[in-house]
Amino acid sequence: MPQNIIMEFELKATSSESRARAGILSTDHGKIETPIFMPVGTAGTVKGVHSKDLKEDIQAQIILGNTYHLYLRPGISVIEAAGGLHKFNAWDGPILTDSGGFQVFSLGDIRKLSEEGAKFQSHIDGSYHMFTPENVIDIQRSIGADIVMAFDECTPGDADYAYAKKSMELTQRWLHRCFDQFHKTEAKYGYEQALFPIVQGNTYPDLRKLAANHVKEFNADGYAIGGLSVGEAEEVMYEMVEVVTAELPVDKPRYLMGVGTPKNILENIDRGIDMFDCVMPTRNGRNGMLFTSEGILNMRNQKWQNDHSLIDINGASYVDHTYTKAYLRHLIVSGEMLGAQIATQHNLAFYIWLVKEARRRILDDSFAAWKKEMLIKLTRRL
RNA sequence: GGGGAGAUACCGAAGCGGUCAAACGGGGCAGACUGUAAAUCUGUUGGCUCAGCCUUCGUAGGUUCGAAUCCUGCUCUCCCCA
Repeated sequence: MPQNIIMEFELKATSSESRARAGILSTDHGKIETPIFMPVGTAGTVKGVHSKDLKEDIQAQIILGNTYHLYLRPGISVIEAAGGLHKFNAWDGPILTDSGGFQVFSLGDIRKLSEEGAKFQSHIDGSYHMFTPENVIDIQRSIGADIVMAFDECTPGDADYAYAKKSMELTQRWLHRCFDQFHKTEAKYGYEQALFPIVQGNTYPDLRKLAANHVKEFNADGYAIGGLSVGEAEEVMYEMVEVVTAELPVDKPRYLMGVGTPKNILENIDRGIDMFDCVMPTRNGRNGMLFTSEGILNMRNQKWQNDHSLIDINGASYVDHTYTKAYLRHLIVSGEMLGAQIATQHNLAFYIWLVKEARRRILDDSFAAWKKEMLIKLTRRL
């Protein structure tokens, strides 16, 4: 079943020493320069950040939303009445919505899986709901993200082979239903949407390879790798990414879901990944952890109490050059909401800077050396 | 002046003869966080030559095999009445 190309992906350069690539993905809400990091905005908000700062200061090119969360609250009728998520949350750049597959995993104890789909209880009020590949596509049509994700099952990192295989096959059958529904329906708000399949297979190379070859048949506009960074060893994640990117078409973007640390991002760019998302810069920022080009800081540590230097002299955000470490520590230790906002803004600006710099290095083919130098700094505890 | 209550670790506050280095909360310190049920969660918080020992429950004595816990003096705090 060939799919019409909805989103152009232009490959601009590939590293001479690895699979790292730089490209441009075009959506109706703008172009995305890859590799890219996508801030996570689960409930229709990148927590604590105004869309103006997201765009102008952080320079995010695309953000995420979540089907499960938006479906439960505010509810799809509200999003439709608003004219789609872009209108609702005042973000006019590209949006990608996750399908709720991850919630099937993370809310594991309040859901029940069947061939039909996933029956689950709302974490908000305990009410019962059913997600199927079909209604998840419908909901994502209503939310109106530029990129929508297939409904999958995300298995825990320690799943045994039999379960991993069974689960992968369920995800594959669901994928057919997702594309059927996707082709039966159309975008609601006058711009195109693309559907990305998700490669599962847990930590088993043969399953990953089968899954990668299976998703290729759909000739999608991009391909995602899911079910990683869910408890398996870091080296295993890299191995799985290598197995999968070796199989996926080179002329389409690859999205590694839910990853990761700054180190994970550089390592996976090196292995041919183009798109990333992760809650780490936002959540860890709210919890007082800062990622910088010189290393990792726990802002709650006493050592910053009287450090009146700027947050990050190399930082990409205005917050880095406006506030001091001592002040930010005070805000975070005091539980002041501005502390969480500043830390989040810093971390997101850093993540975006990191992938932008990686892109620049891929374009001039100095990525390998730069990555090696950066890895030493990025993992340092300050 | 008379009557009453109380003083516990950084703060608040339990404990009222042994199982108390002392519950619980706050604060402090540290750690975790990877397609967000997270502005959350966990650990730790007298000292040391650390599976043991030493010092500690206002202070000075006393009773007891044994006291934060019982008795006496002292110091201080709070409340009520004049």
